[in-house]
Amino acid sequence: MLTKRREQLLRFIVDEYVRSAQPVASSAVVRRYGLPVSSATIRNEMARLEEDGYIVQPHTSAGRIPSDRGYRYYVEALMRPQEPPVAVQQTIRHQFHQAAGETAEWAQLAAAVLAARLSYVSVVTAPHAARPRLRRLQLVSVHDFVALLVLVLNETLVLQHTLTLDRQLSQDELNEVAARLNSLYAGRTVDEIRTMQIEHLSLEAQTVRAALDLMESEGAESFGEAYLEGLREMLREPEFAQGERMLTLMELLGRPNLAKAIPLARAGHQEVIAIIGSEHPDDAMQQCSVVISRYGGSSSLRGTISVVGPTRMHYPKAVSMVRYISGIMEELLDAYFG
Amino acid sequence: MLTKRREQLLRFIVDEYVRSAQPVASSAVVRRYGLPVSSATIRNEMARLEEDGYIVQPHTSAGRIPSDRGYRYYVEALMRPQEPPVAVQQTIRHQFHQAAGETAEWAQLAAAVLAARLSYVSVVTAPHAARPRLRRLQLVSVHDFVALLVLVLNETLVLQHTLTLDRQLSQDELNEVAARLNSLYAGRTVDEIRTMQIEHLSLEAQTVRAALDLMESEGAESFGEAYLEGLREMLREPEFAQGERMLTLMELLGRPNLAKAIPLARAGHQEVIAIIGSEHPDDAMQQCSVVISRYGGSSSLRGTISVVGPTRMHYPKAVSMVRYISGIMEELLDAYFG
DNA sequence: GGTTAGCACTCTCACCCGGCGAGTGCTAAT
DNA sequence: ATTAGCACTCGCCGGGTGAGAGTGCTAACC
Repeated sequence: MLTKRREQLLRFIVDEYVRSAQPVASSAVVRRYGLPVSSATIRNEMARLEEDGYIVQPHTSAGRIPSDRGYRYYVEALMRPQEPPVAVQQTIRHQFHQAAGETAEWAQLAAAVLAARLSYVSVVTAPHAARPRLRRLQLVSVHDFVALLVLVLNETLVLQHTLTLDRQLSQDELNEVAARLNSLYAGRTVDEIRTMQIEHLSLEAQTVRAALDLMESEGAESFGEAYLEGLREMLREPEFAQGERMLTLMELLGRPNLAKAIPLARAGHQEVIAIIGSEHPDDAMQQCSVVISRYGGSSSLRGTISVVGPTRMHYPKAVSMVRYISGIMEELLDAYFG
Repeated sequence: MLTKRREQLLRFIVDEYVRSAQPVASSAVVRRYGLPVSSATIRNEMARLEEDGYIVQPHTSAGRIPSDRGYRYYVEALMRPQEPPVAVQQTIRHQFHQAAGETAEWAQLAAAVLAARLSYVSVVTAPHAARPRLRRLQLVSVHDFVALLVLVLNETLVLQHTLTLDRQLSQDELNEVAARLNSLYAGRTVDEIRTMQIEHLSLEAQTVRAALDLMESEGAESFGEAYLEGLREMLREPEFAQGERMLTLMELLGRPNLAKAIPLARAGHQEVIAIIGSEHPDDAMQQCSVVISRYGGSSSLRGTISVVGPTRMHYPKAVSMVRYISGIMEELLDAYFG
């Protein structure tokens, strides 16, 4: 447990370092925050904080910077996540009001808003149903032996797949097939359809097989489409100025690695958590922090909202923005699918 | 017009510089290509090539590097675009064979293959119809007052939009509306639908309006979804090692700027063109070259295949790969929609 | 006239050096 | 417990230097 004064000092150091990206000197703290003590006293306190592992010196004769442990303490006990100002809230709500409709658009917008407000990378995964349910399917004739299968799943996820047919079929014939399959399967999940064991003609069988494959591969994904924004802004931060860091980061945020970089599973519902630097399992993320939250607990749709930045991140802003946007997504889901 | 020997020398310089990314010294040429002349002779020839603007010196006492004009001459007259080796062709065909079906998948695959074979950025725009035609529409009930409109256009483009309804409607009622609209409008273009002037009930009118908007905004796009691959690989090239260059490049390849960076319009059908460094209208692209081709002349679908790299690009490989992949896309389009 | 050996010249790069400034840790006095 | 004072450490910056690479030029040669 830290003394009151040491806590305050730690807060100053974090705030100051986040602001300036420079190691914080004892004298700077005194000057900037108008403390009624001398720099020597601060130095003593700093030495203690360093002993306990909350701050570190990049080298002798430099100021201090927070360690990951220091950030953790700050996030846990020191910072006060300020709600976004009312004006900002209004602007954001307005933006979301415009884009009524597509869940993908919501996610994209959320990512854009987040990236614009903080200048870190925002990653928003679109609402996604873990066990998708078939709403309706349709077959559309494309060409002699080619038809397009369109699947509408819960809630508004649309998938498509091209089928190569054995024989030529008119649109009317395709409609009949689709109608029959809809009457059988609409409203059901993969598992239900699979256990129904119905005899089908060749085209029907082919369609069902394709539909099941699509639904299955969709359900197997642990999250929906990820929208990523603000990479350019973040790469301007001094800690990423060297090309090498940029590359590893870009590597990491690509689709195949995304799940590793951002522990989506750890995101609690309506609760914002932070993973700081060395707390990441993945080595490449040691220099980064992630602030993440899940939205959509009530409906069957889930998604995540997260921000990836340097450990030297403005946690109060990040946490409060993620929380706020997460709340908006929640509301939208309720309004449309609740 | 260059003498035979000077042409050969220019070719050596380009080849060597592309390989090594280092200015090419007179002695290096002699050594590496076993010429029967001394380095002094080469120096004389180099001086002439420089006078004529085909090569430049980064500074006195460095070797020569090709100027944009030099590259242009090389591309036009010197290089021999080698077909990809048969083994590579087979591998690639095999990969495309797997992914039969979605045009978007083709494009994505094309981008991936291109990026893997060359290590530059590949940009492939998906097949896209300039004047889209409605194939079929569908209305799916989502929730009390929410329905999903799904549009299938030529050839397999699927669009969706969420409608907020005035009153609650069953799926059956929605089906009826969709059936009626399909019988009226299926197979027609935006313009045709617009001139038909049919009286509609409120839901029908709303649906038609939304459908027209969707089709229109799709047709207004000058190209389809762009798939981009290989940014990471390219950023390893020495010319992009500094963070600044990376950033401008990333900026440029983002969706809003893409059309500016890559002159899609200039791409000829079944013909591969290169735009080299200073030939770009946009300043930010002065350091880059683009190799580009259009595919899909015969069907109503069009798309482009391109590679963006440093001016120090391996043009023979780039041109031949772009040409080859472009041909494959052409074949696929013919096979499915011809 | 084209080619070549020889050589002086230029320019970059990597390295070292020393001074400066920032900031600390320690000590002794309060 | 606090603080003034001071010696010490370390990164950064500018200049200087030497090695190396490669050229352009000149004069000789075929």
